[in-house]
Amino acid sequence: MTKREKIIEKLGVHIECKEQLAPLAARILSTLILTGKKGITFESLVCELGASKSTIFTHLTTLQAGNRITYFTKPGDRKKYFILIPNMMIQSMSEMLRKWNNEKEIHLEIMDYKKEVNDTLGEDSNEMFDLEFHRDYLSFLEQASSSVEKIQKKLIEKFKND
Amino acid sequence: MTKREKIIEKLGVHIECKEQLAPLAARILSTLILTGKKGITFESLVCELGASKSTIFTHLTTLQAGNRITYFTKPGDRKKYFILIPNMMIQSMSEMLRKWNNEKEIHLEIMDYKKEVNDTLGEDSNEMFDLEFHRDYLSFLEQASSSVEKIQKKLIEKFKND
DNA sequence: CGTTTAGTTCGTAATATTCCGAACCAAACC
DNA sequence: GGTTTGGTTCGGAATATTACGAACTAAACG
Repeated sequence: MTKREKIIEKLGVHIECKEQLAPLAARILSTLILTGKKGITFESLVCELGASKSTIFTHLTTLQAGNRITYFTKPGDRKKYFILIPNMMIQSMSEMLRKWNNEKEIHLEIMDYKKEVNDTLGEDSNEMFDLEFHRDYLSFLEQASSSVEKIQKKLIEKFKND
Repeated sequence: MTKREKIIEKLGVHIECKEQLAPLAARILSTLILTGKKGITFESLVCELGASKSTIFTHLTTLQAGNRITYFTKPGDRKKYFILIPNMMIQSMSEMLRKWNNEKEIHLEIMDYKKEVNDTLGEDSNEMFDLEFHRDYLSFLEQASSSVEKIQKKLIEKFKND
């Protein structure tokens, strides 16, 4: 195994697990990260990842549909050169924020529910719900979100100057 | 479907997806979050989630092994009362930080590899790797980590006063 | 117009995940 | 000491995921 292959596998496993992708989809992303802006062709992927054309095709299609990758072409060259979407970092931060917002909403919903139930219970019933966990969680999500938002804004600024 | 059932399902789906757990494992966690500190028994879980004893058992076992849940008992009562591990928030932040650190290391490794390759290339070869993506990613991870670390420290302080 | 290149489609084999039922066990109850 | 309670084990069915191969197509080449 070459150093390149080792990195593709290691990063592949990481992506597979983190992004919940099929092993080969993850290896494709991994390869694109390692290949960088010069892009990589369909055929090279088939060859480098040792998978069938149909498998590579399927995963390239779903990765494009999921707005994770794209491609460019060269004049007088029928091949497609696949690359990560250019604003990948910003996108993945947005994704992160979206998930955290979803979590916030669920916890708010649960707190509402628990408050409602508490109200129907006698003053110091031992059935009373404790809301501290949810309050802590919400506070965490808010702080983490605002921190990531700040980082994201800086990045967006940086990309404007291009 | 009662309001409680609706929340269990909704939170369950969320946990299943976020934590990569089997549907029923996620529903168990979901139920424990909703039930809170008073805990819930094996039998109640079987009944409330409409799953078999063996399934509930298997998932309770793996969730305990994964340090996600625990239980307490009551004098003169053979039943186990399952609850989330008490310092759940702190643990899940640690988990988050651990993953981010892993990502940092991989990106550092890739940067090393790319620098090495760049050195073997002619001055302005178009094959040269661009390291900006990795630099941005590392910077993001560092900022996000330090922000989460701060929040975590505050929480640890808070829990000491118990 | 036949051939090569660069994909594309689809049915299915291989594998992995998830859950279940039936049988089992140990402690407590009667 | 038989029965109930509360759980535990294990083999396998049902389902979902992942990758493959063979056949196909459309554009370009010669």
